[in-house]
Amino acid sequence: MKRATAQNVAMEAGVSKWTVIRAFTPGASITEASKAKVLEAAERLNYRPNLLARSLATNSTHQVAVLVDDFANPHKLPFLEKLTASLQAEGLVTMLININQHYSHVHAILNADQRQVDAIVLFGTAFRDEMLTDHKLGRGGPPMFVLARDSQIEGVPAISCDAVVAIAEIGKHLLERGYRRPGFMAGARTLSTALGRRRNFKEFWRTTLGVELVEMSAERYSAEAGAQAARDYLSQVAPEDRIDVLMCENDALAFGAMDVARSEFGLRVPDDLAIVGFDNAAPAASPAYGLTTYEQPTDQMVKAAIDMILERAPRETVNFQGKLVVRDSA
Amino acid sequence: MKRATAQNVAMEAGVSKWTVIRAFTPGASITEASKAKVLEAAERLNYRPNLLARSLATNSTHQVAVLVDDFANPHKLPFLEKLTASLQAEGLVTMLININQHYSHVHAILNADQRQVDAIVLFGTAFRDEMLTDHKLGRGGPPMFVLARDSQIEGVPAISCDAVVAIAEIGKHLLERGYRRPGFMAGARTLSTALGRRRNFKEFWRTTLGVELVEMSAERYSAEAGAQAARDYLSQVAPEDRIDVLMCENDALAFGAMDVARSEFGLRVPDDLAIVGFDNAAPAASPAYGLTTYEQPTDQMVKAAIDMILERAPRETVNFQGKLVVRDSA
DNA sequence: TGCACGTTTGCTACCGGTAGCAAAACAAAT
DNA sequence: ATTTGTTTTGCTACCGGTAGCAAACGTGCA
Repeated sequence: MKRATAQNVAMEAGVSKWTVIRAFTPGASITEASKAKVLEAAERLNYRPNLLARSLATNSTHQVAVLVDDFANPHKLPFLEKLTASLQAEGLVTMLININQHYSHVHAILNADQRQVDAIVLFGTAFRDEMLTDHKLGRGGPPMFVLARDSQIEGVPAISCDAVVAIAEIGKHLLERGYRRPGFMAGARTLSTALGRRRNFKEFWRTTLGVELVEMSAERYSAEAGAQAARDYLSQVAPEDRIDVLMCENDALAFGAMDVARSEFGLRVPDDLAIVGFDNAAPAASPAYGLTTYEQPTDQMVKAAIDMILERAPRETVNFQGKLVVRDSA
Repeated sequence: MKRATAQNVAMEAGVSKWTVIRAFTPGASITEASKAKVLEAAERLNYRPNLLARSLATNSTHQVAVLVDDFANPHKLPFLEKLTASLQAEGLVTMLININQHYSHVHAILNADQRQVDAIVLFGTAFRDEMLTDHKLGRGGPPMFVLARDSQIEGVPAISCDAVVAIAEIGKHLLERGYRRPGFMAGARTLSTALGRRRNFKEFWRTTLGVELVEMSAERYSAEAGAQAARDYLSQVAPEDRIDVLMCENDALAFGAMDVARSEFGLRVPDDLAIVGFDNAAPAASPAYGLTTYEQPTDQMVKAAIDMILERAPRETVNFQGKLVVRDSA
């Protein structure tokens, strides 16, 4: 059975289809009598307006594409929850797009564009800047935003957590606690630079103590990759030459590193090796980890993103300040 | 600048708009010459076909709504990743809908329906069955499916992991390890019955040993709720009367319970209290937890769901068998 | 040269709404 | 009863495509 249209309801109620439409348009000019008549007929035929047709006519879909390529990060889930909830509160719907080897950014952006989304949010994804040249959506394309990392792309504002302030705060804390031989574990290279955490952390130690940062890299942003990177480092460096604190680019890496340090090398955290993460993902709070980490102001970031999407705020890069969460690991 | 339409390209190329459409329709009847001419003009005007208009005309959007209300479960993220990736591989796009206090199932289903989605997937959500009576989308509404829990709803098939087999396998393992005083921690009540884990676990102990299950309930499916429930139980029951193994309805609960048992009550896991989870979420594999748990066959489930959506498989409830993952906790 | 046939192109009608103008209906004022 | 003003209703045109028929075109063969 095909679904009923305004036209069907109109015949059933004995009015024109425009009167039917008006019955479903809040604030439209229609008498109570006709409205009741129409609504009753609509009820009988089980009519629901077709939003696709409306979108075509009004040139606005109330859909926002959210591109994610980083599902290994446990922090994504609560962030996504907030983002979708807030979008929905504004009457917007989320088109979740999974970026991976089989589905590139270019592909995703093109598809989202053709579906006429109102905006595209690049959510902490590892896209590279040449994408800009590829995505010549110039003419009438949807506005794009980068969430939770910075953006080098002209015309694509970023909504992120201020890395300079964050790293300064973390560094100050570590300095006070007496750590002197810092290490840094980065995740995937492309994203890494966009987060700016390593750069700032390196700079911090150089300017304060004149100390050179020990750097290591994980393959991806996952606990397994973090574990492997930590294993590589710890097995190659003599105990007396080891760093005394390891800052990980995000919590997922930190969990893996901590697991390896404790269970494979018998190190006590923080006494033998202190560890710091970033994101304050759920397990960080667990006594099993007690990870000292940095919490991004997700509420503010989500709100800012939505304000930009709805043009309630100027579409320009903004940075928010998060807060250090001190636990046992450092 | 408004975006170019087929009409614009037609004028630019000196043909009719239908020829333009044909140039963009694989396998359409068009000469190489016209096609080249059209594609060139399209390139110049930066034309991309409007999928909204196409969807309206063809009556199919290639969009699938996925309703999630359980963002606290870390297992959701990798599952969502697979689901979205597989949908995309079939040319389908995911509309992610967050069900919460401010956005009900009824609301979500109605909205998805009006957006003419091709299918609605209730993904492990805690909806109640009276929803059925509310959602009289009978006439032309999209097909609905329940993923990762069972369905009592007439006409809404479920794709899930066989709870009977799973619980039997877990029970057998626990029996062999010598546990005799079992406990079970359930999460939110509505969802709980739909998973069937508690019922089957209870039944298992009753029939094998004639033992009554000790039951406890968490408020939600989160580590915090699991921690609280465990705290309540452990502080109320004398050590000698305690259960010797706790099966938690999912891993999130198990993490919380394990944290509390170890850090607040000084219990050794599994010696003083064994713990079993369900889902094999990422942290379960970490040495920090080493949680014995049960892994759902997510690949098969996702594939089955998609086959049903695309009508490549009959739309009827199916159950798949998962596998027990034995680690240190039990 | 004429005819039949297959391919290419253009056309009308349609998908289910929205926008905004014009006609019709109603109410109040003279 | 007539005029004026306001509300309600119906209308045409349009959003940007698709479906499928009909005309135009080209080609092979008698």
